[in-house]
Amino acid sequence: MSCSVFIRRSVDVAKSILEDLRSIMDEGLERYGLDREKKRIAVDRADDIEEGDEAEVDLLESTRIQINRAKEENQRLRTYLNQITGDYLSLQIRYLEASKRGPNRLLTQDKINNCPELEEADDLVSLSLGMACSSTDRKKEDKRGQRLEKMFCHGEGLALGLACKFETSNPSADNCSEEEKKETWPLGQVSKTMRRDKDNVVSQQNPLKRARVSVRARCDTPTMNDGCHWRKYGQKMAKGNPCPRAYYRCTITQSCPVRKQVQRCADDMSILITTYEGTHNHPLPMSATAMASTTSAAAHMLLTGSSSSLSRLDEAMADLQSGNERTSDSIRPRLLHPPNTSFSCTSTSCPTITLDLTSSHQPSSSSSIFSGFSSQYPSTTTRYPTASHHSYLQKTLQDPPQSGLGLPDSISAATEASTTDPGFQPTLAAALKSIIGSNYCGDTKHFTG
DNA sequence: CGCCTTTGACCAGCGC
DNA sequence: GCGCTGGTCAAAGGCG
Repeated sequence: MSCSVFIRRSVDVAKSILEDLRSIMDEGLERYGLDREKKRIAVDRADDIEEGDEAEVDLLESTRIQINRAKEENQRLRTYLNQITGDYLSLQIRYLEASKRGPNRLLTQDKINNCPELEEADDLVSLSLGMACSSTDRKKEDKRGQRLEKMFCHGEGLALGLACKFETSNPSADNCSEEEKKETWPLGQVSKTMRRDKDNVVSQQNPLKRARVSVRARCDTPTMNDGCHWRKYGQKMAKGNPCPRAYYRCTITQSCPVRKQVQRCADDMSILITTYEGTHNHPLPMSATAMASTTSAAAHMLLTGSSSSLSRLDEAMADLQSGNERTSDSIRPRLLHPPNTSFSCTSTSCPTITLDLTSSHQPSSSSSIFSGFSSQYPSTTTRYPTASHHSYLQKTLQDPPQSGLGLPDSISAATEASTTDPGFQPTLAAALKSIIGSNYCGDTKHFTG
C-alpha cells in the first residue's frame, strides 16, 4: 500500500463529498431561484396593496422572512461548498506532491502500520496477485460478478470498502504476469505457499491485525442472518463445547478476507456466538451494513482504543439493534445505548471484543462499559469531536444552522477525521449515502427552514 | 452441471 | 520433541 494510493483514496472520498454537495447546492439554488420569483410577485402585489390591508402585509412579511432564510441557507451552503472545494484541492495538491516525491513520503511507517484500512489494501494486493490471475478464476469471478450485480443494482449496495477501487491502478498489479508463470507449480504447493506467505505478511505487518469481533445473540437458526454471503469451509469440535464450531468465509468476492466462526454457547444452546475476523473489501448489500459497520467499528476500537471508535461502535450497535428502521426514517432520534446490549473484552492471543446482544441490562455510559478494556488498550488521541462519525455527519448535514458546531469547524473536523482515522472513510461513505439518499433527494424541506 | 456442505487430513502455534 | 488444539484445505458427495 503506497502513500499515493492512500492519498488517491482520500481524494476520491473528497470527490464524492464534493459531488454530493454540488447536488445539494444545486437544489438549494433552484429553490432560491423559485423564492426570488416569489419575491418578485410579492413586490408586484405590494404595489397594489392598499393601506390598512393587514392580511396582505402579513403575507408579504412572511414571504420576506422566508426569502431571507433561503438566502442565509444558500450562503451557508456556499461556504460549506467552498470549504470542501478547498479541502479537495488541498488533498489533490498533496497527492500530486506525493506522486512526484514517490511512495511513503507523507506517511511514516508507524502510521501505516497502525492503519487497518491500509493493511487491508495490502492484503487485497497480495491476494489479487495470487488468486485472481488464472483464467478459470477470472471466469468464476465474472460469474460471481454477475450475481453480485443483481444484488447491488438499483443502488441497494453501499461501498463500505474503498480498497477495491484502486486495485487495478496499483502498480503492484503488474506483478500479476510474474505470478502467472508460477502456475506450473503443483497446485497444492502453490496454495500452501501462498497461504503461508500471506500469513507471514500479516503477522509481520501488525500482530493486532487479527482482531476479532464476537457477537452473542439468541438465534434459532444454525447461523445468524447478517446479510452477507458465506460459504462453510470447515467444522471442528472445539474444546469445552459439545457443539461443533463452523468456519465460514465471505463469498461476496473471492478475495474478501473476512471469516466468521459460528458456535452455540455451551451454557445456553439458544445463544449463537458468531466471531468475525477481517474487513470486507467490497460493497455490501444494505442488509449487511449494520453488522459490518458494528464489527468494523468494534475491531477498529479494539485495535486503536480510540474514543471515536467507541462512539462509532455505539452508533453501529444502535443500528444493529434497530435493524433497517433508520433507512426509512433517518431523522428519528436514536438511542445512544440500546437496551439489551452489553460489552466485554476477552484477552486471548488474538484480541477479541464481544458484543453481547442477549443480556438485559442497560449500560450507563460507554466509558464505563469499556473501562477495563481501555486500561488494556489505551485510548489514542483523536482530533475530531467525540460524536461518532455517522451521527456527527448526520447532525452536520441535517441540522447545520442549529448545531452548536459551526460548519467550517465541522468540515475541518471531518476532513481531519477522514485523513487521520482509517475507519472514517467507510463510515463517511455510508453516512452520506444514507443521509443524502433519504433526506435530500426529493425532500428539500430542510433547506427552507 | 454447478454450487454447497461434509469430513478427514494437514499444518502451525503453543505449552509441557 | 511430543501432544494438543485451532484453523484451513480439498476431495467426495448431496442437492436443486
